[in-house]
Amino acid sequence: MARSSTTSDVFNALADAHRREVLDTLITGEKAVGAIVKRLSMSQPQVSKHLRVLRAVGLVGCRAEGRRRLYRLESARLAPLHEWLAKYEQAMNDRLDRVDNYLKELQQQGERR
Amino acid sequence: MARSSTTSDVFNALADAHRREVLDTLITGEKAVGAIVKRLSMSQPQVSKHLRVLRAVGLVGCRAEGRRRLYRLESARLAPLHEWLAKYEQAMNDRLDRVDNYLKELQQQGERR
DNA sequence: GCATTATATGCTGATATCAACATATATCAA
DNA sequence: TTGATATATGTTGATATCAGCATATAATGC
Repeated sequence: MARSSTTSDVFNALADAHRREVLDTLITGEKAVGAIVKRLSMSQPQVSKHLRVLRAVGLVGCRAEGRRRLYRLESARLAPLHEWLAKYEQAMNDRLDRVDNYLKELQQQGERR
Repeated sequence: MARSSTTSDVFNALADAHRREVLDTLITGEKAVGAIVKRLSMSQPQVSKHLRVLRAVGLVGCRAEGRRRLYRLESARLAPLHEWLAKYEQAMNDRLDRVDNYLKELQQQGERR
């Protein structure tokens, strides 16, 4: 096994900093490849390839308009990340709750004296 | 450039599914290497190495207890992920707000007729 | 000290990944 | 049609990454 291939796993696709930069440029809305290239200091083929990976995992969508291709963010595909993080938050909160209860118990014992 | 090295970047460290599994086992609390090995179907050296990577990026901490090493989750280091995601949520909400305003405008125009 | 248990590290070979460059495809305009 | 613009794809070489195995280190118990 290993890294489940950059093209099938959202986590993997996001592992590359350049790819995250590309994604960042799409936050403000749909953009053509050229616009992204201009904004970032990457070559056009480089951007195209990163977009390809992002599209393969569904993080971006694409529509053709004349000779340009407009890419857009598919934020729904960030759900796996969300869920994953939520799991950890949940665990953290549970842990904090337990600490909290423990502290309350200590306090009650103190009051009983 | 490229992947900023699995040992320096949280995103990169989380790119590996096995590493995420290891991390998952720590959600319920501190565990020794052997306990993790037992729970997952990985070799001991494999787990040790993944833990090393996780420790390098600060996602886990470690303390020695006799001949065992107890690893614990350092959930604070998930902040980069959080912040990154938050940025996208923010953007999505703003976008939705705009759609909302637009719809309201349309509605008002309709009422004015 | 010696054996045992728990964990870490070193090495190897297979595979993946990336940037860079060249080149192909497609659309538009004259 | 020809040329220009916009984007995608192919190839290469350097590097990273992983699993697997062997081995080293360290703590414990006899």
